[in-house]
Amino acid sequence: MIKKLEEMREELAEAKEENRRLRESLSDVADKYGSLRAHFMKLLQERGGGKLHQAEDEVTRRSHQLEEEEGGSTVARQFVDLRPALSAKEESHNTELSTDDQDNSAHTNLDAGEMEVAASQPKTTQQQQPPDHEATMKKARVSVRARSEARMINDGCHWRKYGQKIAKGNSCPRAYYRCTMADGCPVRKQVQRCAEDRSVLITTYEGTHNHPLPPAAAAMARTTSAAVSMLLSGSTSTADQPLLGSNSLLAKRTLPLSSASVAMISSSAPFPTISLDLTGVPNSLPQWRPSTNIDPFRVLPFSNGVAPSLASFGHHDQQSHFSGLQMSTSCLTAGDEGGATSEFLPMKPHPSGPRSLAETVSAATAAVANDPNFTAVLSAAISSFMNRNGDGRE
DNA sequence: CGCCTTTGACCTGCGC
DNA sequence: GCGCAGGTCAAAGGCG
Repeated sequence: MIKKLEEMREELAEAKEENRRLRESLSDVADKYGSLRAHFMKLLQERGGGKLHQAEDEVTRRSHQLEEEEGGSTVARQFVDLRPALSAKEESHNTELSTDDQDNSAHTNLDAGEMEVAASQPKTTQQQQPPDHEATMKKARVSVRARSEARMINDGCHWRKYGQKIAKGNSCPRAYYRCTMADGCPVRKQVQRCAEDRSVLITTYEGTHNHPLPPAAAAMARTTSAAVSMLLSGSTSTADQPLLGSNSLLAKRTLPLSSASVAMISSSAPFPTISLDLTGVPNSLPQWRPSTNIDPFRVLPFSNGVAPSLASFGHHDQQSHFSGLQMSTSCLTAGDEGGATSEFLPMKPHPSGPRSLAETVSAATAAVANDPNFTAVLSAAISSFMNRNGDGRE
């Protein structure tokens, strides 16, 4: 009994330590984000002129509004500051593009910025969307990797298991859960252990809740919904990109946050999936990982020495494909053409060699500018994870 | 008794 | 058309 208590105490100490590390990381990200944002706004001012001031004011106003509604943390506040300003018309238009029920009451739980992400896409691109785009959105998913011995992550919602399967390529069974907090809630999740590291639990969310959520669940829901919106923004801008090879269904975007870490997002037809790594790698940040439509649980690798702590994952057969996406600010090579594109293609050596720091920063800010909701997603996910750690491990 | 998990069957989409 | 794989259904049984 005493031994067990001691074990529990040790686990608690470990959890606290991990929590502390994550907070430090988050603080570091916030700092670096602040400087990046400052640079971004400076560039915008240089390029755009007065309208951007209005946009910035509007963004700030909305952010503060969100804070009041959600009681967001200081860091989260910093993260959401990049949200775009939108007209009411655009917002209403894009509500139609959100996942699942259009009259979904869960949208009241989700911050307005999530609707704004879709709205931030140029109208021309939206008009080019294929007719089944809405259906695609319903399939958009967010995958969260977290280290846990528990059967599944406690995200605050009530889930009912409705199926289990052994997926190809992973001997661990995949469990299917449906949200039971309200009748007809369309949200589903899949839980599976990572084949390579069974201590890692991979949870994939799909859909939007149609009911009010408890705070703990709200954070995760924000992550899901916002990430779905972010996927929309990616797919709309990349759907017709001829540069994507015929065998490349992935549309990828990376969002450099610091010299040692990169946030990633990708979409893949027909199930665009964002993977968020919360496995608590020391001195690293949560990582957005692209997944394939073949198996949304499959972990794609990060590689190379840019972020050594992340290099231990993955399938080597795809390593080269994504290695270029894992880049520091000194080797960022995509997303800067035209300043607005966020398309990150499978990496090829840049013909002109390493770019200047100015170009790199420009590319980075362009990427962030094109993914205004990324920060909100990231902060929601991190806060969710921290809440979990703060409550003690499962 | 209600809710949940388990598990085999079934459905569907996709590639060949 | 066929086979495969992912996803879902629903009956049966367990548990509090």
